[in-house]
Amino acid sequence: MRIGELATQTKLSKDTIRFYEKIGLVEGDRRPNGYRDFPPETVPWLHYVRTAQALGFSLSEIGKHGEQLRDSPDSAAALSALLADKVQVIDDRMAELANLRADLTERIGTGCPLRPI
Amino acid sequence: MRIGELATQTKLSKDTIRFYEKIGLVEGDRRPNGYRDFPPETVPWLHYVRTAQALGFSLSEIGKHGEQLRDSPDSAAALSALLADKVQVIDDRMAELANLRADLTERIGTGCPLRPI
DNA sequence: CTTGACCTTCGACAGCACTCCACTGTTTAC
DNA sequence: GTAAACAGTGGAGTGCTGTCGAAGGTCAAG
Repeated sequence: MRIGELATQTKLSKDTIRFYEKIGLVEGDRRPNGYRDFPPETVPWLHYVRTAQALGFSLSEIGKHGEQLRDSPDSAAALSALLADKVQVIDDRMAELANLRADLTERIGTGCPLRPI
Repeated sequence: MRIGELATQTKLSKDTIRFYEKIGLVEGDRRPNGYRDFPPETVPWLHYVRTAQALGFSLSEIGKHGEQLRDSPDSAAALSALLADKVQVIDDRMAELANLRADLTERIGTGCPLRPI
C-alpha cells in the first residue's frame, strides 16, 4: 500500500509516516517509480505504536521493542517472553498509578490537599 | 527557603526550578540580595506538579490548574476537585493499560505476536 | 581578606516528535 | 496533452522541557 492510503487508514500524516520510516520505526519496499510500498501489517503495527506511545513509551523505546521482536529467531517462546516483559512493565505502571490514586484520594479526604501528608 | 534547599527537597535541579519560575509554574519572593525565597508549600506544590506531569499533563496545563487555584475562594475545595479529576485520569489510564495488557496477552497466545490480530 | 559555597542573569544548545515548505517526478482522468 | 492528485527529496522551523556554561554578585568561616 502506498503512503497515502496508509496515512488514511492510520490517521497519521504522510510526513509522520516518512518520519517514522526515517527513524526506523516502519519499513517498506520501494516501487520502481520510487514510491513507498508498505505491507498491510504496517497498519496494526502503527496502531500498536500509537497505543504504546500514548502509554508513555518513547519512539526509540518502541523501535527497540519492534527490533527485538523482528530479530528474534522464530522461537515463539522468545517473542512471547518479550511481550510478557511488556505486560510486566504494564503491571508495574498500573501499580504505580494505583499508588498515586491512593495518595490523591487520601489528600482529598484531608482538608488541606497540598500539604505534605 | 532558597533555591538550593528547594532543589534538594524536591529532587529537581535548580535550573528546572528557575525554568518553572520563568514559565510561571512556581512563584517566590526575592530577598534584598536578589536571591529567590520560596514559601514552604512550594515543596508539595512541586510534588503535585510532578505527579500531574507523570499523568500526561503539560506544564502549561498544570500552570492553568495553579491559576484556577489562586482564583478560587476555597482553595482546599478547589484542589480537592482537581485531585478528584486526576483520580479520574488515573482510572482512564489504568483502563487503557488493561486494554494493552489484554492485547499483548492475546498476542502471546497466538504465537505471532506482531502480526495483525 | 581570601576561599568556597551559594546565588544571579543571559543566551545557547539539546532531544523529542513532529510539521511545513519548495521544488520535482509520476499516474490517472478527461 | 494538460490538470489533478499523488508521490519523492532535503532542509528549515516549531513547541516542549529542560540543561549547560560563562561571567559575575553575596555571604560565612578561617
